Amino acid sequence: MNIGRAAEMSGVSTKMIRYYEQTGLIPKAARQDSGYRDYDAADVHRLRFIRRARDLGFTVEQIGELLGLWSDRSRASADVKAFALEHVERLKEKMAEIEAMVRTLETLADHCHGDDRPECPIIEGLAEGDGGPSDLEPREPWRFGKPGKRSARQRHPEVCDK
Amino acid sequence: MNIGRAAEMSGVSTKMIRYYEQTGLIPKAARQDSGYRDYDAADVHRLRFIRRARDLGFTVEQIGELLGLWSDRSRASADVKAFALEHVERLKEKMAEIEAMVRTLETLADHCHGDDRPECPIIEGLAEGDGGPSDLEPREPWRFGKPGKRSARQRHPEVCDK
DNA sequence: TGTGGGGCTTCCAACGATGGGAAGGTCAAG
DNA sequence: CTTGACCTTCCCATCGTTGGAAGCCCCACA
Repeated sequence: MNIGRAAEMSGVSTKMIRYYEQTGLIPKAARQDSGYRDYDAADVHRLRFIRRARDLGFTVEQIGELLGLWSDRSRASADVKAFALEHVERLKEKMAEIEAMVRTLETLADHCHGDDRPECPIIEGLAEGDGGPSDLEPREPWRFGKPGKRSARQRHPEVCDK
Repeated sequence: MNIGRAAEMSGVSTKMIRYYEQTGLIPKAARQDSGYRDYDAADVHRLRFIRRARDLGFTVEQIGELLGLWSDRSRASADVKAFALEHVERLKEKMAEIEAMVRTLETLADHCHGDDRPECPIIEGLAEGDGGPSDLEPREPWRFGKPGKRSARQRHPEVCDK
């Protein structure tokens, strides 16, 4: 089976299939005489696994671990469960961050008349903030999984000018 | 004021300040005789504005628009409000996507004994899916704003092997 | 048998926001 | 004058994904 067909059947683009192969997430595909990559049902099965894991927000690295868990017939289901629930925690943290943004924005928007006049508490909120130390919650650029690397955000020590 | 001080006072890293200048989000900073960038209180004010907007999940591009709205004294507060609420909608969409992931994962985890035995509904769920056409919701790689560009995800037409 | 078009190959670049680091200039305190 | 902290520019890496270019392969149709 050509890569295009495998892509069609797995829901993973040809680009990504080659990328996954290149990065070692999946083994190097067999080759036809033509040099074309050759896939069988098991390969497609694995690709579908990968796509579903991606759809659940796992990083490629995590998917590598999941594939390992998948093929390890002796591993305990507890290991998988722990892995999954750890990821759920990450997802919930992200949700909470976004929710905080939404809450702040909606609060600001509630105070905004939204008419023809120029004065706007939303812009003012951005311009003035509340001056507090944490101001608005620190925000990480949102990698899906990847918990570590909580970069020490530079904190403005106190509000002084000049 | 040197860039380091401006970074400290605004909560924006020196790296990002230079980046924002380079990409045109902020005007080119004045220079001291030494060639060092020179910032005043107004610059820091703008940087704090930017940081708060980032903290609320706006992309740099959107922040550019927000800066425009900020400095446009004739614009209606309704414009700002619409802009903000549009962003809130995007955020809520993202939240819903993540929530769907969480729900799926927790459902799978609920069915997993989590003991020493190897059989695990979580892995099986990834391996088999439900076979349905939408399977698990299509997932976009999560850019913060940037609504457009909903890439036509390749759909696996039906599940056939070989 | 020739040709066209589509699929395949590899390689390179871009996105967005951020951090890391090298190589070298500047400044202030000791 | 030296030292160390700061600044400058430049390039590279991240992560997942898409896009494109240049060139080969294969099949169908005339």
